[in-house]
Amino acid sequence: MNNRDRSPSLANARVRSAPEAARAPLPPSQPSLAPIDAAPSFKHKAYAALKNAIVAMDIYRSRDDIRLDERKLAQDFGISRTPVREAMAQLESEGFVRSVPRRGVYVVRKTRTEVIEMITAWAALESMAARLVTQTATPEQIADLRKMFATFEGDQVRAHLDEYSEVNIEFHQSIIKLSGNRVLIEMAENLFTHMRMIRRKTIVEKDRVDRSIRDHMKIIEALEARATDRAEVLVRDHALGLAEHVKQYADYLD
Amino acid sequence: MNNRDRSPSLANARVRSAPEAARAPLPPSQPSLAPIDAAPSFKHKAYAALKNAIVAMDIYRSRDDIRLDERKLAQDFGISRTPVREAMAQLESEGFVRSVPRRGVYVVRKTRTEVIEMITAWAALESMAARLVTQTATPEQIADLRKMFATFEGDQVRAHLDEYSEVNIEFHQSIIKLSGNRVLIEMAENLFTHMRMIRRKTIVEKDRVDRSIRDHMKIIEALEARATDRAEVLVRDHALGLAEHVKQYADYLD
DNA sequence: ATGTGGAATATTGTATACCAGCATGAATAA
DNA sequence: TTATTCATGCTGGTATACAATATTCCACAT
Repeated sequence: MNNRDRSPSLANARVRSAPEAARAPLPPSQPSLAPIDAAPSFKHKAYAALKNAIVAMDIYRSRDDIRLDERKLAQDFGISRTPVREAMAQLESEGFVRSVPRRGVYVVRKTRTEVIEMITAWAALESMAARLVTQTATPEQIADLRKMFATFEGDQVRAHLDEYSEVNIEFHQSIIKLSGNRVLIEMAENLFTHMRMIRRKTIVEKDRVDRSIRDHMKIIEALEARATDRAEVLVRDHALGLAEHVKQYADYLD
Repeated sequence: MNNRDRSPSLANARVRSAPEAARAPLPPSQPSLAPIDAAPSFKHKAYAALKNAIVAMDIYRSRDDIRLDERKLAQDFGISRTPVREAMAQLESEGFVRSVPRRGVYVVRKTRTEVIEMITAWAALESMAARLVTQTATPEQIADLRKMFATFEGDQVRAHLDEYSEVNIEFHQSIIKLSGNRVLIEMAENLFTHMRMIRRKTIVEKDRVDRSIRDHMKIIEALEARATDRAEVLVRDHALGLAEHVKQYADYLD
């Protein structure tokens, strides 16, 4: 009683030449011959285009419902509804849009509670990532983290609060990437994308930025010292501090 | 220069009567008139059916590639390819299948490295969840955790190693659910589903089960004592211990 | 003025048809 | 026997047509 017997429609298990090409890394001998997939399907293109559009939209500026028209989008992209729908479905599973049957597809605005939950999840992922970084990252990789703040010394910060916000996110994303754990990386990617959308609405005060930079430096020092537990605590508390800040002052949400 | 100007096809922002019906709870005055959703679309049905089938398939028994035939499945379900494809796409984004262009859709087998990464991510999520539980859960909720092991005292364990494995997963899932953080819950759900698939192949030894139960009891005690940091450490180390075990002894993967 | 009915409209959900590309294997040549 | 060519078939990707249903708005009766 193997799989074939039980579910004849499902399991057509055969010993085939496995789809190596798609999974295997490059053969070391070949000089990077064909790393290209060369096949970004319409679905992927539509997905990327839509995601970029949504992220760039500053959706928290207004409270009006923002609807996405499948057919219009398909027309504008010059493709059919099918790949657009597939892209929409993926965006929905990632929490960016919400499809209401026979109503339309709407861009999702996160509530304050949801934002806090996302930040908390991010704290969980990044604090674990910090642990891993202290155990596996090279000194050079950790050193690169410092460079990110080289341009933000002293009063530079006040002049470029906006840019700092992006560097801030990149810093945290870098830590997670340095962990080398693909599951962590992928999970965090969605969270960070959402955070980038809210960032514009988050009032950045000079005090918080100063404190933020100090926190970051302490984190880097802990990573360099390979202090696993200390790095974890610092990263976690830094993120949870932001969550608390949102909880108290982010009235503009909801 | 607002959104409407820049991307006329994207943002048809209008002030509409928001889709209340789908979001709002029942009006307290009405006696639960129409709570029915009544519309599990074919897409959702196909998704559920496929996911159940995949989870129940014991895919790690053999090494043969398992291919899913869109057309055949559609025929067996009595529906068209479209909803089947949509279900497949979602399963792919969740890491259960992998679609290779012009080759077919294959069920994914996680490598040992990937399993370790998943367990590590799980450790991150659950240890944060444990912190939250110590801060927000009611005593009754924590007490329910104890009941899960009521049937597994003494030598009961040896006789029902298989069932214990499921209770084990449910215990950890319960902790995450008790956190009340929907983001954590959703992220962990996928991980647990994958773990359930691998569970069958994981050799459960008596010693490890005994130690596991002891760990669980310590975790429950920490939660009851509202010892935030201690609960976090216990949960994290418990999960990472499993990761280490897989790293050393799970040769059957890859 | 207001409430009601219903047709027109607009939307997603689903089915079907078509397409392009790769794998396969038979046919053929060496 | 072995290597090579090439036609065929099967695959997922895409386009399009159709179905079902919620919404909207206007005519019309009250």
